[in-house]
Amino acid sequence: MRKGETTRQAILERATGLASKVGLGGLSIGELAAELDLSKSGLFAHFHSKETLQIQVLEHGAEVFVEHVVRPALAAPRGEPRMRALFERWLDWGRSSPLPGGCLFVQAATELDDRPGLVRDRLVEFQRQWLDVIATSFRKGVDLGVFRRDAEPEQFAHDMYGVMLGYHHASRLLRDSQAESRARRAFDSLLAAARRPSGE
Amino acid sequence: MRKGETTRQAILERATGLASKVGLGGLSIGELAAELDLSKSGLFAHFHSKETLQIQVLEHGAEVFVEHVVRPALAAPRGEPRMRALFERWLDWGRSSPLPGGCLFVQAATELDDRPGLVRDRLVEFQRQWLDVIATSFRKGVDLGVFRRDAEPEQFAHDMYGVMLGYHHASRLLRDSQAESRARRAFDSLLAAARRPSGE
DNA sequence: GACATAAACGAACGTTCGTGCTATTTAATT
DNA sequence: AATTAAATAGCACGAACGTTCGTTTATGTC
Repeated sequence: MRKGETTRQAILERATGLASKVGLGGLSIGELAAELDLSKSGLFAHFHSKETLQIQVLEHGAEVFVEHVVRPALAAPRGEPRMRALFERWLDWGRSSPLPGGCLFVQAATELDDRPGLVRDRLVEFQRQWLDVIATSFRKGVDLGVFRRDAEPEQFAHDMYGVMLGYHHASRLLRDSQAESRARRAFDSLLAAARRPSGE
Repeated sequence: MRKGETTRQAILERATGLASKVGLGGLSIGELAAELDLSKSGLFAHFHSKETLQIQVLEHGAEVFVEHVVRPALAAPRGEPRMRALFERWLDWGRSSPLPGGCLFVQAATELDDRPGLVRDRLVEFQRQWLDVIATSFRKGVDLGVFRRDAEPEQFAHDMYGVMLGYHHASRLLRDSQAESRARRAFDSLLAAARRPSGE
C-alpha cells in the first residue's frame, strides 16, 4: 500500500522529465524501468497500460505546475503584479530542474494535436484551465481599473500564451541567448497595450 | 533515371503530409510504403537511411513553403502590405492541403529541440532563414519610414513567430474556432505598436 | 531488339516495443 | 512470528521498427 505509492511517485517524476525531452509518445516503459532499476513488468504493473502512464504523467505535471506557478502567482496582489508573477513563474517553470527538455505541455501540445484519445482530451482540459486562470486574473485587473475596460481577457490569455511559445521556440530550438529578454519585452508590450490610458 | 526521381518526389510529398501529423520521428517507412503501394525496401532504397528521408522531407517542405509563402509575399509592396502578406500567407500555409496536421516546422521544432543531429541542424537553419526574411522585410519598412526608427526587426520577427505559434496552438490543439481572428488581432497589435506615430 | 543499369520487390535480420501471465519476494496486518 | 496481501521479477508473446541482401522487373540507350 505505502511502498507502491512511493515508487509510483518516483516513476512519475522520472517519466515527467523524460517526457519533456522525448514527448509522451516517446516515453518507453523499458527505458524508464532501466533508469529506475526496475523490471519492465514491475513498472508496467503500476499503470496497466501505457496510455494510463501518459495520463498520469500529465496529471503529475499539472500538479507540479500548479504548485510551482499558479499557487504562488495568485498570492501576488491583483492587477499587473499578479500578471507579472504569472509570467515570471511560467518562464521559470520551463527551466525548472525536473524538466530537462523544457515545458512538458508545450511538447505534448504539438505531439498530440492530431492524435485523438484520452491523453489528448486530458491535455486540452489542462490547457483550457490554465488559459482560464490567466484570463480570470486579467479580468480582475480590468475590474480594478488598471486595464482597459474594452480589453478582452481571453484575447490577452491567448496572446500571453503566444509569447511563451515564442520563448520556448527561441530558447529551446534556436538556443537564442536573448530569448528571455525578447519574451520579457513582448510581454511588456502586451501589458502596455492593455493598460488603461492615463486620464481616462 | 527519370522514373526514380518521380517516385522520390511522390514519396516526399506524402511523407511531408504524414510528418505534419506524426512528426519526423513518427514517420514510418513501412507505413509510408504501404500508403504509396511500394515495398518497404523499394522505398528505403531511395534514401539509404531514415535520417536522410527526414532531412529530405524538411527540404521538400522548405521548398513548398518558399513557393507558397515567401515568394508571393515578397512581391507585395514594401512596408505594411508586405508584412501583412507574409502573415496572411503564413496563416494559410498551416491549412494548406498537403499539411493535414498543420505546419510541419512547428511540429518538428518541438520534436527536435532536444535531439541533436543533422535533422535538427537543418531545421534550425531553415528557421533562422525564415526569421531573417521577416526581419529583413520589416527593416525595409523602417527604412521606408512607416515603422518606428527605434523598432527592432529581430524582435518583431520573434514576436510575429510567437503569434503564429499561438495560432497553431489554439487552432490545432484547442480547436478554437476563434483562433484565426485572435491571431489576426494579435498581429494587428504588433503592427500598431511598430507603426510610426503620426507627426514624428 | 540487345544490353546495361536503375528501380522495385520479397524475405529475413536483430531490436525494441507494449502487454500478458506466473512466480517470488517484500511489506503490512494480526 | 505467522498470515495475508501487495509489489516486483522473470519470461514469453506478437507486432513493428529500420536495415541488409539477393533477385527480379522495368526503363532508357545504342
